[in-house]
Amino acid sequence: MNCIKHAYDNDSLNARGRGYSKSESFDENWYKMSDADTGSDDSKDSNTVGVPQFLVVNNVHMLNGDHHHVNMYEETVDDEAKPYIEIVEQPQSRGFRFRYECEGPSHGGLQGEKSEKYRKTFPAIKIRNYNGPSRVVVNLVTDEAVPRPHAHKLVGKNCSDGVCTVDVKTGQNTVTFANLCVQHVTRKKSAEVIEQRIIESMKMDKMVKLGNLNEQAYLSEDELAQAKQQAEKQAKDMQLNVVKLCFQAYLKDGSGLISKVLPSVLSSPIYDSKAPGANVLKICRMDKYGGSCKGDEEVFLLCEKVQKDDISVRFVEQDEDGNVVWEAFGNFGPFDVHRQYAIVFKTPAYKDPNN
Amino acid sequence: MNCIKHAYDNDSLNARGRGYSKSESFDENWYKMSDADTGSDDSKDSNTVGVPQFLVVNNVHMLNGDHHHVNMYEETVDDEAKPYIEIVEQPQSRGFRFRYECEGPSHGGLQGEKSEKYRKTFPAIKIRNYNGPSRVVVNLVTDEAVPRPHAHKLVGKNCSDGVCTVDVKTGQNTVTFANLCVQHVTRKKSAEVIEQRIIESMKMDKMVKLGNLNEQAYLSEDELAQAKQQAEKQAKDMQLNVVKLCFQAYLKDGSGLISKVLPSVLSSPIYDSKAPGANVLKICRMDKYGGSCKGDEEVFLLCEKVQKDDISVRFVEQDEDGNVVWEAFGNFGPFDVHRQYAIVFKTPAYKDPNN
DNA sequence: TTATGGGGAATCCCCACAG
DNA sequence: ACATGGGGAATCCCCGTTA
Repeated sequence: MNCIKHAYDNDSLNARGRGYSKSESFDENWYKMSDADTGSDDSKDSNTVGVPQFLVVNNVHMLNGDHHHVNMYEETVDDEAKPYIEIVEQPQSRGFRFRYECEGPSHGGLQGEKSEKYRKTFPAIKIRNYNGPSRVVVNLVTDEAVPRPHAHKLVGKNCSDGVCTVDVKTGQNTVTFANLCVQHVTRKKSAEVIEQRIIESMKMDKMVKLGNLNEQAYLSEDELAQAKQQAEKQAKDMQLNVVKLCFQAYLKDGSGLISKVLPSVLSSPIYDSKAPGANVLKICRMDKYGGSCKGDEEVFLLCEKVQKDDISVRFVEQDEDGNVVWEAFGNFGPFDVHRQYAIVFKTPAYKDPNN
Repeated sequence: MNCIKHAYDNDSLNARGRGYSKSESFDENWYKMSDADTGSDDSKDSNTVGVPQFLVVNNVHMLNGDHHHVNMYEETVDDEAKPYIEIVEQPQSRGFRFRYECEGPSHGGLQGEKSEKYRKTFPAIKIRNYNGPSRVVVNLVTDEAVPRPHAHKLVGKNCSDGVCTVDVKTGQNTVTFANLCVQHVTRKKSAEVIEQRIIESMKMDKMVKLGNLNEQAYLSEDELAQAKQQAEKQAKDMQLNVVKLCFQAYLKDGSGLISKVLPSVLSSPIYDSKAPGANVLKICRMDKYGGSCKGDEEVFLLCEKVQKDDISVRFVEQDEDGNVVWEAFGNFGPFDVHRQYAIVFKTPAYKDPNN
């Protein structure tokens, strides 16, 4: 006798070829700025994954208003427990939508990965082994082996110029980022944004070389042209559908001046939920939820937007411990994916078609 | 016993609330230009539907290069068979896609309503009761009781500046418009386009008033501002998803100069196939094609893009002569329309549930 | 290679509902 | 009236096919 042997559930719908990256953090050594690197190299050599030069330079720039000189070259050989940034809550990886500037503000902020409908959480970091005042800066970087500044902007609470800056008081050891939003810069405008960032970093680089961060540096026509060209190149193939948060912390000394820079820490990637393929996969409705163990039955499945060439329907059986004891895939081709919102497939046979 | 009683076919899927307009043509009297009307009035009084003033003025302007004076005021009381434009083939109403400028040229032209896959036809007109040379002009107008010039442009063969102009030789009594395309002007740019048209028509109006079509007229700041304001108003609620072709003909005398203007004739409306709701309704796939006469069976239907609030599924039975002997509607609500591409409905009972 | 057609991505707009 | 979330319209880009 045929019987309903396999149940279908939402988790059974899976996309092929998706890698869910885990969170990353950099080594805990003090960051040491290299004065030979303009941040414009294309080398993919990243045995020692480092913070991109651009980024730190930019941050120094932003802190410029403090009018004091940070000794970027300080070496610490201190082996004691060193301060470092820890991400205590990652941002949600999926389900958040990047909004365009034209969509206006206030469409809800980025939540934490543990967020629930009626118990919302938010991305948060903690500065370990340190209890004094600091300034925390968050900006967006690309999801690459060697991350670069991203064209998108952080907007929302405490944000300006695409960057989020929070001054942390003594004793406040956790920083929670409620209402952080990712503003989706259009592909067209992304070149401009990146160009600006490059120009600033090149200026800053000059200033660092001159050893004076308080005097404006100027770029030659040539350098400007180069910045533009480079920006256009970067903008052209920058992935606009994924960003990472880059957290940086500047520790303040007794007088409130910046004394140390902690190594940057990157969050796990955040995928734009509006982007094709980045959607949370979801089965909305099916015309049958059970059938013959022999398989080969046609099922109409209505789903959220999928990619006809990168989607499959997976049947799984798990034991009490959640181990997969059986799996098989629904049978269909790209042609059976209707307008990205429905799939017509044939059921696979159950492992024991007579059971 | 239950049996398959009603068949489903593509024609059974119908939208509510769609009016398919029939073709229209204006009265056959000679067109008489009113010199008091700038074409800018908003009156919806159209007992005698007339050609909008803008249009004709524009055409005169376009013909200006001929450097001769057309007597626009000629009255004919002639009762003999008068020349007139007849549309011998209407354009296809549905299934044609308006293309944006950015989409580049050559995506296929507007076809005739009788066009078939391997026997294509095109919109065509005939000038009746006349065999001499003429110039035929086609442009786009709105689908309103009082048509206005449309923001969209005609492009393709013989087109320039959004207008199609064909010189017709003696003896060629049919003009066929192969490769006419409608260029979709963006809502933003539509105001500019319309403003330009209004400015031209106002200039022309002045020139007409001055009785000299060969000398350029100038507008005051005030008039320009008024044109702009009016254009913005018109652009804001102009329907960009539908146009009509406006055919005009200028008969030439023995020396090749324009001697008479025939009354304009409008085609039936042409709906942009890419626009929501203007799609050809189509059932792509269903999970069952027959069922119980008692009805109340759930059917998953995959379709082309529909509007969840303006769609229904109709079951019909026709006799041999095509008369409807029974009809009923599938039962579903907007919530059952999945992302515009699928409908889950319950079948209605057949007229005789026991048969 | 262009002509023809079509799918869907990127951008933008606006609505419904909850607080 | 705003904060949040979401659907879909308007615009744009690009691909496979066929003539």
